[in-house]
Amino acid sequence: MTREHPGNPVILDAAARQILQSFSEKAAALTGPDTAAADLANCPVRDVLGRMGDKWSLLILVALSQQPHRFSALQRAVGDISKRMLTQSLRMLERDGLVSRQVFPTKPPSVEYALTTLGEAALVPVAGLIDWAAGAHDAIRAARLRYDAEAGA
Amino acid sequence: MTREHPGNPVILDAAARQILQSFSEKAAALTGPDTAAADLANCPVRDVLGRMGDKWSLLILVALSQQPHRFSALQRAVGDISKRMLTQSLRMLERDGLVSRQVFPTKPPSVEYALTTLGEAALVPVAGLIDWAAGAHDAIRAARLRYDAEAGA
DNA sequence: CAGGATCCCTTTCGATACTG
DNA sequence: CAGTATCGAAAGGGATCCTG
Repeated sequence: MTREHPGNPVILDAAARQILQSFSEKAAALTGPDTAAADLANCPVRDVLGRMGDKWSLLILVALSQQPHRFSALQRAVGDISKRMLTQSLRMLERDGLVSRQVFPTKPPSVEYALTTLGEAALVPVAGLIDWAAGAHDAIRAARLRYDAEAGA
Repeated sequence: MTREHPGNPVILDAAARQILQSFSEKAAALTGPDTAAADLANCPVRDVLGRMGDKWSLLILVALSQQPHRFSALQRAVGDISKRMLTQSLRMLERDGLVSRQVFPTKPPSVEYALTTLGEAALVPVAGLIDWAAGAHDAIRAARLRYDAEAGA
């Protein structure tokens, strides 16, 4: 699969290789389910992944995984998100059915955001990605140092 | 965890709930490993996820999962990526050690891109995300229709 | 408290043209 | 073939002010 590229010892285990094989179908799903591949932007996988890939959605979902949060509490939990982006991201997550919004008509009003079942289910595959990212970070940082050193020379 | 929010029947299975519990640690990793959370942008998980989340990297990795590709072949495989973005994305993936680049000094020159072992490993968690996205797409589309209908009313 | 509205800067990205 | 360089359009996103 990777031929004789340098620095590629191929040490993946059998289970991983199994998964890699299944990508022939996944690749098809990414380039469009239909024959002509006319509308790549509207491909199911790409538009769902686009939402998870934006700057804030994932962080918000993880913050909500702990417990429901009110607006301000959520802003503090995420850390460096502006009110503008928090509102906007929450609207999109609510629209996609991943987050529920419940208003308590107190004075002053308070609004509680929580994960829906769909939102919780989304976090399951996300957990795998986060684990990988945490584990691979050292290798990636090392690779960057190597690359940048060569570029500077 | 989700309290009594409407439309949230909580039907996740035990394995999924188990994973959700583990997010207390993951949430900490996202908001920064250090106490003050001074540098959220430099958090390991966030910067690795940022790379997977950009518009093209994931598509390129999936395309390469089939086999090594030359530049033009890769552009055709992804579909609607410009040369500019393909070059730029490949440089970043190479820098991060996920993709290897090998030049064959023929005339005209040809360049072959392939996954590294690190790149192949990255696709394992990605596969889980793609599977989820494919499965959840119907529910998400339905949620959007519902949301947009209410907004229009 | 929970936002909506506006302004404006920055980054992203595609199209085009050019090079070894 | 495999890029690089430049330009302009568009989207992303922060800061600030205003409201119920």
